[in-house]
Amino acid sequence: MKTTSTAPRAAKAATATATATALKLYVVLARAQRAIGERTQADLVPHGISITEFAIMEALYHKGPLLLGEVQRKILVSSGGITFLVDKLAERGYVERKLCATDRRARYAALTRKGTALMKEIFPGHAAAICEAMSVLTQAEQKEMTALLKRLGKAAAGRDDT
Amino acid sequence: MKTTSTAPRAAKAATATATATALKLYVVLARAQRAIGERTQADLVPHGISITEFAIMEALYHKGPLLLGEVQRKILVSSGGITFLVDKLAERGYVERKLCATDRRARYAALTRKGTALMKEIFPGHAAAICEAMSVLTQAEQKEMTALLKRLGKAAAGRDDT
DNA sequence: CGTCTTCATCTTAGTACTAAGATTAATCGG
DNA sequence: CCGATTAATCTTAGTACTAAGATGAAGACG
Repeated sequence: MKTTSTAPRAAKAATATATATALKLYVVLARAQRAIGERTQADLVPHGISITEFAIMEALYHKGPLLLGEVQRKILVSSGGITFLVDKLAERGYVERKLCATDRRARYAALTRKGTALMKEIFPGHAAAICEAMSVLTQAEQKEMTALLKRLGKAAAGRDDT
Repeated sequence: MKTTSTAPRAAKAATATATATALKLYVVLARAQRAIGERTQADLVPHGISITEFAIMEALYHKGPLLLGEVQRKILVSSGGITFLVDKLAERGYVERKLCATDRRARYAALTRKGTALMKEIFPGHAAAICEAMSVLTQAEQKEMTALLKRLGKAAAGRDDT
């Protein structure tokens, strides 16, 4: 009798705790991401580059010229957004558009010499800042966390390919 | 001799790997946060509430009336932002401003009945969505990750109180 | 007590991006 | 081949928030 009368309450308490755990996890996840993002953004401010602009340049720096749609999907912005951002980077001389030989609708975005020079200048510092931010964790912790976050992110994005 | 000639290269390779690990961690962190955020935002869309507006209401729902500055610091928006957002919520009837008895400059934000009713309606779903998102991890994994992320976030935010 | 400094909130101008839609081109299917 | 559908990028109007600054009040200090 005592067992049955406490069981529903115990189950509710366990659910409330699990909920609190999950909610707390999301809060600290969002906070960590924001804090690290703000740190890396600080290095971009002197160059007048936004985080998203930097992400575009980073993608082009590491992958070479990409179709606008490819960049868009990599950095997760809207189609109008990629046009806007590439326009801005092009105005600054960091990026240029190139024709696609096989599809007349499409355009490649590519770093200019100036853009490449800027990336050569600021990327090492960016990488160092990220490294420093993550250095409160051991390499093993970083790797484990990467695996867990990957799982989280993929599930939340609706992709279940592990 | 062989040891000394490979050591500098080995050190560089280890650094490059550590860098890659850290960079990768940040990418998956940002991706996970974004994906979960987008999932929770989907539930707010029918109510015409932005994530930040929801965050304000959530804070008031759980903590009761708060000074505008307190809300601001809790949800990490600018001072102009809190004014703007509370204005909007007030227009919708979800939040009201109240005078502070001890400081004529200050204002409290409080949920209205309508606002409280809305939170009663949507918060359980929100909590469930977060729980579901986190459910790919065990409770133990969630707790461990919370601890690691807390460390990360605090260090990045320049607060070292563990 | 009076002056200077700091604080709490609001105002204003501006920006980064989105959603919705338009235009042109490519693909698909009968 | 042709019409319908889909795709790639651009255009436009709009929104959510920020940075900078203003205003009035409170606190600090000599």
